[in-house]
Amino acid sequence: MLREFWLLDASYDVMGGIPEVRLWGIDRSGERVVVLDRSFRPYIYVLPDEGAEERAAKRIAGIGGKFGVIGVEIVDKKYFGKPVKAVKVTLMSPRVVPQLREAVAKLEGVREVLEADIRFYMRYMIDKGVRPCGWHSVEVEEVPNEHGWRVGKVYLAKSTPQYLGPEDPPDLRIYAFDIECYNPFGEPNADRDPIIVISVKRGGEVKVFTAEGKDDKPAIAAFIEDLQTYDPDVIVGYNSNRFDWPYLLERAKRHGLKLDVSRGGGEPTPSVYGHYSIVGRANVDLYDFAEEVYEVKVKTLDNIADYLGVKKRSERVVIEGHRIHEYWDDPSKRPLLIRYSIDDVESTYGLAEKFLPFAIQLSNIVGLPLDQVGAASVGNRVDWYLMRAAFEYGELIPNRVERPYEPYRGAIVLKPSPGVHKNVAVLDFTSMYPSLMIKYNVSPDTYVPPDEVVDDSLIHVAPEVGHRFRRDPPGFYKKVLESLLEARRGIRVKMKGLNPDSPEYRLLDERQRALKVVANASYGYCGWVGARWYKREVAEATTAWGRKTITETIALARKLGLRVIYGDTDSVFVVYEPEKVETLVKAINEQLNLDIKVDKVYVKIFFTEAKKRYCGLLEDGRVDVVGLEAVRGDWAEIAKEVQERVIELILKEGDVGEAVNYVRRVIEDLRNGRIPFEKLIIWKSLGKGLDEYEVEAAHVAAAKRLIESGYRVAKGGKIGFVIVSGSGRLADKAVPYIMLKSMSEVDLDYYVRKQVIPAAMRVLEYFGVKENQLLETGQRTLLDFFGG
DNA sequence: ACTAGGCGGGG
DNA sequence: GTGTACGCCTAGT
Repeated sequence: MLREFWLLDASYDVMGGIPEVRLWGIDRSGERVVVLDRSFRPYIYVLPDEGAEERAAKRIAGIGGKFGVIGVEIVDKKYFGKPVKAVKVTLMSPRVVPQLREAVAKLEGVREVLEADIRFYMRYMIDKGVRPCGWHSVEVEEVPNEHGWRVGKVYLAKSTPQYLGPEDPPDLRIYAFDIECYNPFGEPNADRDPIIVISVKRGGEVKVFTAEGKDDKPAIAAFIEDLQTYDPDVIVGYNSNRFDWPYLLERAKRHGLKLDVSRGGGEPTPSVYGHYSIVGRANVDLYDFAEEVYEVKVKTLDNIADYLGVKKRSERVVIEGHRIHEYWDDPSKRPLLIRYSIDDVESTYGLAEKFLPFAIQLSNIVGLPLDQVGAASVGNRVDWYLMRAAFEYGELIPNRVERPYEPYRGAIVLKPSPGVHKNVAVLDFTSMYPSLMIKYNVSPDTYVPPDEVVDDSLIHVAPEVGHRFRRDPPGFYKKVLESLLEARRGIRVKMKGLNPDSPEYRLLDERQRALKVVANASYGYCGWVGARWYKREVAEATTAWGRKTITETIALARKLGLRVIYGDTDSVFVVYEPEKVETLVKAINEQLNLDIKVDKVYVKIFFTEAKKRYCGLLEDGRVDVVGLEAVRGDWAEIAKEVQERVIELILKEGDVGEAVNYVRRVIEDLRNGRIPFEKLIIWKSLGKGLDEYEVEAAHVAAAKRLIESGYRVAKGGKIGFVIVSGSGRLADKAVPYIMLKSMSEVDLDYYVRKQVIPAAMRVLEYFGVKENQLLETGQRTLLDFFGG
């Protein structure tokens, strides 16, 4: 019989010597199913010395018996665009591939072993054109559910699943969870500290499981049972891969409980990209997607939920992490802790509604299962996208190789003309790097090495760096990027005919975003030494063409009589004269065959002498701040707030005197202890391990103090500290904010002189304000200000 | 007075 | 573990 299913997760096992791919999904009637495919066998490619294919094949066949090899054939493939003969070696068991790979690599006449590092179910999906988060139809036969898997039907595939598309996804059962742990010693430790609250939300319902005193066994058992009963398709948490799952697993183990929450029977297992795999379901850590919300500096759950409008911070219980145990020990405070946990799980559920539609499209496009695509880095996502493309083009997939880092030149940034400018248009190239890669056919497989003689008419030569690329045939990157941009264009056309409130529209919008994300990541990817399709010359040539493009654009703008104020990478800021700008846009289109458009118009824009730092007032009254302290995460909130207000007063009101008065008032408030201490916290990330630092910076010293007090501090973590009074280096005065005993310890003078004043002066100095004017007390009138 | 280390945000 | 360019702070000499 023919069945249609939507693919949620893939796994495999070897049953009686036969590999079995398991496709976990949902059928058209909403039943949860698994489709088993026993027809596929693993294989690798061997690239022999040229002309030695037959001999290599014989040698491989000779040792094949030991590895369960069932096929050795010579096939025609391409490797970096060049036709090659490769030996395809097929075997029975995916588990033997690593050994086979090693043995074959040692054989005489073998240049390279390829595609031996692709996980079996990924290999299957690529070869069969099967895509996660999409519908497939397949001829099946129902078989008994021998293993007691948590599905309605077990099917054995009788044909290759046919991919149908991503439209009309099924209603997914989503299960959000969050745990709170007892933490009297700072960071909770699973060997010692119990879980005190587990909150879950599924459908519209919230449930809370609590420990009995310090005994968390009943809560964990109840959680396991609840999860099994609800039988979710997607399990979401916030930082669950790095905290909740390992903690739960450890606690369950101590109690002799099995955290048996998968559909295939088994616990969550640590898997690729640092995620936990839960067979048959998608375990999605929403923190992975929150990381890409650049507007939020400190990515706590409450901050992200607040920013995205999921749950206002003001309308929820906020408890400082290190105080959680106090709320457990004090029975009168417990209800607050419960409420806090519920607010967290509701926020998590809300985030799932925001992020999952995008995650689903990204998974479908990139080809990584839903639970991996978020955890995978940008580079890995592009890698998998390209591996699918390579398969379609008959290209062999290059191995990952460790290479030394090779720096190369990047983009051009113009020196801005400082001060206030009125009516400034920002012209932006659309997808400049992908467009240039397409235009000049920049790709590892079109690259012509310096020693090769080729007629000039057949190549593009990159400016400055001189790298050469063949004009024809289209290279790997060109083909991939063209199809990405084309798919995106097609979707945007489709969207025009749809109601923006319809689910179809939302799906397409998320899909075009995902396509854009992959296309825009490809330049960075090609210059990443870890990329399978890495080629320094490709990245270097692309930026060189970028520099030429922007330089020519500026020259053209000036020739047309436009005043150029600033430019960076792929954007040019000009004093807005609509007719001239229109002429420029057309000329760029015709002469360079690239798209440039007016991205925004600033009524007023202010530049300091520094590059990459400015602020501007948009036509709709919004203020853009770029690069300045107000938008940086490593300044105290009070400094950012002051600068933001100063910018507003200057750009919107044009009132320098009021800006000065405002700063004075803040300084006075600060000195009188009227500024809440949260606004004095400075956040900085730990870029490396604590022992790797050459100099003792303030945040490093603060992190060491945290460790001494029993907190765990990891590489990449954010350290929040305040500066306290005392002598010596700043580092000697940096105290983690959670260890501050009293507000009276704070060095208010530091905040005045090193935070508020510099942030304000960054802007005000261009208006003739002197630092000591900010330090004077009392309010002044505008007249006083300009008079004295 | 100077350089180097470190970090963040942005095109 | 996608890229480079840039500014600015502080430590350290």
